[in-house]
Amino acid sequence: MVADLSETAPYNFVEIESKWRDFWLKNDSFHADFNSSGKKYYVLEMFMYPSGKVHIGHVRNYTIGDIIARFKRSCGFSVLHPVGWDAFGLPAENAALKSGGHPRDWTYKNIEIMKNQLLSLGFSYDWKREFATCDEKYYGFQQKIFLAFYKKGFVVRKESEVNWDPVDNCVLANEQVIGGCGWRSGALVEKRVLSQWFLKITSFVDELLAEIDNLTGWPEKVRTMQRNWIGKSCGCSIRFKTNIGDEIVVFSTRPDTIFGATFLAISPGHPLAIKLAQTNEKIRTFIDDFKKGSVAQEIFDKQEKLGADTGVVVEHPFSGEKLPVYVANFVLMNYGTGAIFATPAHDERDHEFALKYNLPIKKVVASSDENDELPYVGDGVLINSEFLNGLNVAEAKEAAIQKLCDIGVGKREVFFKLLDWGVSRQRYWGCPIPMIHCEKCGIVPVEEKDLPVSLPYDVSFSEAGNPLDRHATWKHVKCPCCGGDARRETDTLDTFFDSSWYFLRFCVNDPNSDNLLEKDDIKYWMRVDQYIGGVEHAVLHLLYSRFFSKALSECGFVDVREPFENLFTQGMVCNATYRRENGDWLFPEEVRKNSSGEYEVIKTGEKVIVGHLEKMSKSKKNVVDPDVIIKNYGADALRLFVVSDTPPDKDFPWSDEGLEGCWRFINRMWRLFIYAKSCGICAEKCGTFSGVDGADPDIQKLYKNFHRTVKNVTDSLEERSLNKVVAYIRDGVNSVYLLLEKMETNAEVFSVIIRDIIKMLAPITPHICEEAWSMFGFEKLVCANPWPSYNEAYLEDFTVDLPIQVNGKLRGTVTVDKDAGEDVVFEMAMQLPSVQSAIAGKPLKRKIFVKGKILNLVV
RNA sequence: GCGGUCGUGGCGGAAUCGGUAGACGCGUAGCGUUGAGGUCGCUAUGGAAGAAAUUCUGUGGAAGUUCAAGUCUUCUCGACCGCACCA
Repeated sequence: MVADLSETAPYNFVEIESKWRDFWLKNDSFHADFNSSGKKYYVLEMFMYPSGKVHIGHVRNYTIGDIIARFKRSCGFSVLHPVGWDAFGLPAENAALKSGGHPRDWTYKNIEIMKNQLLSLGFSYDWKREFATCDEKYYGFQQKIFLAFYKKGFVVRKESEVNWDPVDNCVLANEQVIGGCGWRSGALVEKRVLSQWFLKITSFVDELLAEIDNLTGWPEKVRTMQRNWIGKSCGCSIRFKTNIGDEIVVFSTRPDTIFGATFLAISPGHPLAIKLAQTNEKIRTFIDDFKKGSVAQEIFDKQEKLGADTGVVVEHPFSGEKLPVYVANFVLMNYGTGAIFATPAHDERDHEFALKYNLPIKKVVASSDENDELPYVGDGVLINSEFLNGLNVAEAKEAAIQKLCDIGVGKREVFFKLLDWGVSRQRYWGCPIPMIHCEKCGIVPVEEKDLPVSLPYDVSFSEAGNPLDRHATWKHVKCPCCGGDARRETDTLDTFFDSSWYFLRFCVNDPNSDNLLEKDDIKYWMRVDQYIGGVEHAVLHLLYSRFFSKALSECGFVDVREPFENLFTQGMVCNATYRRENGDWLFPEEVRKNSSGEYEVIKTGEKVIVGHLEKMSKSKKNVVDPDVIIKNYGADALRLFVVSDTPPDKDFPWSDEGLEGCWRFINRMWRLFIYAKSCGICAEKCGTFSGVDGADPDIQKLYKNFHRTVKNVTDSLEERSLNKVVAYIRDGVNSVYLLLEKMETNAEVFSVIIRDIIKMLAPITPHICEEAWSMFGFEKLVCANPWPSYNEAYLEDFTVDLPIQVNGKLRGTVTVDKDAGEDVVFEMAMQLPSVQSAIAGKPLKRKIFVKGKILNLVV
């Protein structure tokens, strides 16, 4: 009789999930064990900004990490899986401005709320190591790091043009400007000249670039983005003599085209342009107009090439020809030398400019294809170029550089797009920069004994600007050098500074340790074996952290120069969007499908435009609240769902039906466990299991196929294909369901199978599995037990359904021993009517036989 | 414009070395269970033709290599992402 499971009491996830959540927390079940002599594994998800609410994107990110952490524990690794808070930053200040509260209170309150949300999801963190970057202890250490960097020359103060975010009222690093706008505020970024603190990330540019090649555990996409951001170009700088005495230095990656140069162009910000503007009305007007121009990236990019003739001429280093010098709007001051020699025949921008101002165009590279039009930027043979004639581009480059060096006007040079990292922020809620400005002594670092420089609590947000600057007493200090009146630095550090080393502090075994970074602990745990986060940090956090490892290592704090061994970038969680015809967003519950299959607003019957799947966001009204899901379906169902169906690196389409399916599966598992228990499935029976020889053939097959399931699940976990992990487990469970009626009489085999299903499912849905584990009488926690193993010998079937093709088309299958030879298979194949009719009496030309795989008959 | 990733059912997606395309899930349909609905269990489900066995067709499109192509090669179309006046 087939088992009837329909009457089993529903799974009480509320009770069971809270039971195990409390148990894990109380017993400190996931404390990272430093003393283990075995292998270690450090799995880390990018820590969270305490915005006040965990969203589904976080749930997915942290679930992926938790699955890996629990899996690795089961595989016998000593696992470090810590959690913390990226707690400084502007939203806290903005919230304070809005509500009248204090950023610190707002932040710690949010941490409290979000911590409870994380706990309710059953993540296996080592909570003892938890900290927030706004903890005084943490930022005190950070100030120590800042001073160490200062001492080593990795921190410098310089005046330069910086990115100013007019909405957030602070400076942004280059990496934080996306398409001309602030990465957080979205406001158009302005250029301002300010005196700022910079981290000399460019000191490590060669290593930062070279090491990318070795980061084979990173997605290729991220590696490419970092390479592009660093932007190395090799070329030659060339000094041109002007007729007014000054020299103009240009940088070129195409010195081979030097004979094609017909004019020079300098940036409106170039010192010579500024000098000329003092006496030359035309140039002054041009520069003024340029400054007034839009800074919007889109407009900037499509902007017409404009310029003004300076009247200055330079001499060509080889031909002695006189070339005019233009001020041009397309020449950037912050790249290269802010000046170029223009070769209109072989550069698009120069070409456009030359056409507009009627400048000569001289072709010096001949392409092999007659049809190529100017400008031609490809490879070819040099012409009209004296000693370079006949060489190809690469050869000519070398020859030109050599000659320019020989005659003393050229210098081999490498330029990078990467610039130093500006870390000063004119905001309150950040780590104070431990520096003092003294009229007499200049800039003086705070002495180490005076650290930490604490953030004052009594600040007012009633006016715009930095509250630290307005504070009555805080900034007034005595100079550590001369003892005279001095002023504290009131800027705080970019929050990306905070997140550039937090993963190192997590390694410190004693969270109360006053040693900033315990070298031995770090040596044991670093590198991070698996780092998980969004791709949006490809050139921000991930580049800064790499730089920090190198700089900290130079300062003697650590021995590790690359922090992250393997990087996984998960996709976004998306959901359907609905809008009114006027563009207003609608909540899904405001919308329904009408009888004709179209969407309408429930209240008014208005037509609804169904939008694309978009990243969940409040403004688009397509967010799903994890708390609501956990309340209705439980944490296990949610965890299962966010890793089901879609590969974790791809965007995940939310669907309520899909979630229900996972909830059904949890219940299906529960019914299976209850039924199994009634059949006598238990821990002891695993001990007495002695194989399936002589058992019911169905049971033998089930058992052997289960080994394949174990292998598939394990392999898929290793390759992070969590959607496949879920699919293979479900497949295994389905096979068990088909043989339920044989469970009672084969309790030993089923005990082993059920045990291993629990183990494999536990990383994904830990609560129900922990309950089942103890229900069947197994010892300790699931993850403290070894991961299921499989027997290679069972992976291959003894018999296979071998496909028979005629001319490459499938015409039938024969069931044979997996080692069956060609003759046997051929004979059986010829018995098949479908094969006979396909051959249609024609003579056989060829037989292709791959043992255990296929037989293809060619006629 | 440059660079990258990717195109497979109604949908999310599987497919190891080139060897039975569509695992698993969602949706849909049917049968059983149930007083009914739901739940639950089973079955079916790429498309077309057929009562059925079966046949034809099928991985964005075109060509090629091969006994055999979702997989390899070339071209082409489309989608998404990143960078973008970088000299």
